[in-house]
Amino acid sequence: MHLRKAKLMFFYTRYPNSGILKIYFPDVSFNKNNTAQLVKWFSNFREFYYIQMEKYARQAVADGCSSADELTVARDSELYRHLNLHYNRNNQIESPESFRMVVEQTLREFFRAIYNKRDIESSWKKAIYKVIARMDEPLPDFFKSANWMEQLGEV
DNA sequence: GGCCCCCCTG
DNA sequence: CAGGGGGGCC
Repeated sequence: MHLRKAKLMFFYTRYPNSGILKIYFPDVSFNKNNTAQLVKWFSNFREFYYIQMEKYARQAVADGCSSADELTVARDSELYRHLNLHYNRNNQIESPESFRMVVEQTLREFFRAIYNKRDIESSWKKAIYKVIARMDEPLPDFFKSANWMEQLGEV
């Protein structure tokens, strides 16, 4: 289907349900299979996202950072560029400032958990997931355009 | 049952 | 990323 488009949507929503996904893929005739596949994609997107976030948070702790407030994520930082490369290869769109903030918040959440030794608990990431899930935003209307991707001139 | 999430693999 | 398993919630 539209993998590249789905990845760009991740900039705005990390936890889209099948209902809204169907709205933003008007040119797709959904069935059980491709619906599950699309939902699965976002699950995979999240896993990649959280793995990177945890890695950088642990690095910050190892580097001696003692406060989440000290952690910032700039658009030209290694972490942000890494994420952008994954979700927005070739810079098809300009990532929204809101995503940068979500990344920064996520990094801080992971940092606090690790710094406070909460990561020894069984499902310590669950709480973080809930926080991030609340930061989803409505998707821009241009995603509804069936030929929008083609207009970007990308394969 | 259906839908969704996470976890772990390959 | 896809597959498969486990568990939660209608």
